[in-house]
Amino acid sequence: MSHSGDIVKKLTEEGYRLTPQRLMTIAAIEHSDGHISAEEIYAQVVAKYPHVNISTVYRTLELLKKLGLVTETDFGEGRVRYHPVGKGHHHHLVCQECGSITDLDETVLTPLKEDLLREYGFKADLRHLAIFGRCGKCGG
Amino acid sequence: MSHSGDIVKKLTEEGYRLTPQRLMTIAAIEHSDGHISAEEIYAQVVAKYPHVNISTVYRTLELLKKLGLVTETDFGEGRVRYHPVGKGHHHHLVCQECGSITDLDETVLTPLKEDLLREYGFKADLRHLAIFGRCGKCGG
DNA sequence: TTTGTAATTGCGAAACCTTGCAATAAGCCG
DNA sequence: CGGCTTATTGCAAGGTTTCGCAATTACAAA
Repeated sequence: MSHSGDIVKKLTEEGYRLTPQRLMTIAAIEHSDGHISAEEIYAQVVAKYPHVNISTVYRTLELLKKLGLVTETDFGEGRVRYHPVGKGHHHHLVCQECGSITDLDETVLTPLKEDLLREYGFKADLRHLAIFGRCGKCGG
Repeated sequence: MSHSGDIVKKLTEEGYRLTPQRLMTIAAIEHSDGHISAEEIYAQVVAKYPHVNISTVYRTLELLKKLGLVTETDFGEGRVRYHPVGKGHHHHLVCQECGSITDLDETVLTPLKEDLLREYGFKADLRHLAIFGRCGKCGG
C-alpha cells in the first residue's frame, strides 16, 4: 500500500534534493482530493513560502511525472490536473455536452493495454486517462 | 469517399460564412500530410493574406472540430496537430523514450468503444488518439 | 561545523492558446 | 447592384506552461 511519504522516499533514493519547495508541492498533491492543478498547488505553496515561483512548481511536477510518482490528466479545462500514483489509478469519461464526469476503473483499459503489448510490443502508459464523448443522458 | 471540398460544403450547409480566412485555413489542412499544427496553418494563410490574425485560425479550427470535420491530436510536443476527418482515422503509439511514432488502425480501439457504450451508455470520441508509452525497442 | 560543487530556484521572457470588444464584411433581401 | 444584419475578424490582453541564465542552497565530504 501507499502512504504520505512514499514520494519523498523515492526522491531521496534517486538522489534528488529535498527542497522546501518540493516538499510543499508534494504535500499539496498528497493532501488533495487527487485532482489538483498547478495553480492550486502554487497557491498552497505560496501561502507558506511567499517568494516561491510557479515555475518551480511546474518543474517539480515534471520531475514527479518522470519518476512515475504522479499522473497528469487533461479534463479539457485549459489546464491539466495532477494525481499521486500511490492513491490508485482510474479513468474518467468526460461528456462534452453536459460536462459530467464519470469515474472508471482502470481495468476497463486492461484489454487494450494487453492488445498493444501483444501486437506491437508497446507498453502503453494508460494510468489516468480522460476519454471525451457523450454520456447516456446527452445521447448522440 | 471524401475529397477536397467536403469541409466547405458542410460549412455552407450549416449556414456558416465562407470567408477567405476560413477557406485558406481549410485548404492548408486538406493539402497537408494530415498532421498540421496551428502555427503551420497560420504560416500558409499569412503568405497569401498578410493581415490575418492567428486567433482567426484557432477559431476556425475550433469550429471545424465542433462540426466533426477535423480531429485534434496531442503528440506531446507542446502543441496540438490537426487532421481532416475525411482523410480517415488512425491512432498513434508515441514512445516517450525514443520519440518514435507508430501508426495504428482505428479498429484497435473498437472493442473499448463498444465496451464503454454497452457498460456506461457513453459514446466515446476516439478518432485520433495518441497513446504514450514505450516501444518494443526501448523496452521497460 | 565549514567548505565545495552541482542541483535547484527565481526571474524574466517567450510559446501556445483563448477571449472580450469594436470594426469589418458575407450573404440575404429588395 | 446597394443596403442591412449579424457573423466574423483583428487586435490586444490574459491564462497556462516552458526555458535560459545567473544566483542560491542542499548535501557530501573534510
